[in-house]
Amino acid sequence: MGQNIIIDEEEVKKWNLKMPEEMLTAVANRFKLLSEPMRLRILRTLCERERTVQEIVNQINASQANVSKHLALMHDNGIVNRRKEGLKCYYSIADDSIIFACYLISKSVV
Amino acid sequence: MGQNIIIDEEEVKKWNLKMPEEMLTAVANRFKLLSEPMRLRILRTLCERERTVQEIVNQINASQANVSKHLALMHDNGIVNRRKEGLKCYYSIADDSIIFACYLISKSVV
DNA sequence: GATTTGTATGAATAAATAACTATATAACCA
DNA sequence: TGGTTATATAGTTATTTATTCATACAAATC
Repeated sequence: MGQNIIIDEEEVKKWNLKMPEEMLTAVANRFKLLSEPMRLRILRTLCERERTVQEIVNQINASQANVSKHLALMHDNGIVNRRKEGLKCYYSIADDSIIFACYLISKSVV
Repeated sequence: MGQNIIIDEEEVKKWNLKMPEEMLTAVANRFKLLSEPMRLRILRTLCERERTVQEIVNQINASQANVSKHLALMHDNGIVNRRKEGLKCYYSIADDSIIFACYLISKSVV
């Protein structure tokens, strides 16, 4: 089921050159969301499957309040989906391009 | 000359799941560098060709001191190259994966 | 040496925000 | 209604950092 993405270097540079100011700030904001280790830890656990807040709290070393705030922020920005089921709240990754970006960057920082 | 990159979604998710803590914080730091509009503006001008500090200052709306500081930070983190030629100092993009990441994210925030 | 030009840096300020504590809401159950 | 569980939010603090102003450094020219 794996979706493939193909990127051509020259086309990418041309695209970036023409990027309007509005989109540039939107990209910066998206990068800012990804610049917190705690949020990356949360996203890492969500790569496997959707999870409740408590499941995430148990996996990473953080308080419930902190995880909840990070999830709220990411949900407001369309990075994660929210699904309520009784008392529990399930979160999942909404935007796969973010995972691709993490992959690209991780390969380059090694 | 355009280098191609191919990404498979499932492989990427598995990779991210296994990302060790050390790499995760390195990725977060890289994203933080990309989270400032001013730095993205600088990188955008460098997509065309290498430029001197003054050329960049003229292109974007920023002070010389500010541009110089952003360039120093990016150079310290291996994002841009530096080449001195007399009085002038030429900067260029050192890590193309950053440009790919900008491209991916820009496509998703539209 | 003195001056000019291009770039870097130090100090100060202001703004953003991650994390914590405590509390609130909301859904379920007895 | 009262109690319990899961999640969200308000207020506070501490840290980080982008920007500005002023100045320092470095290389070229006179």
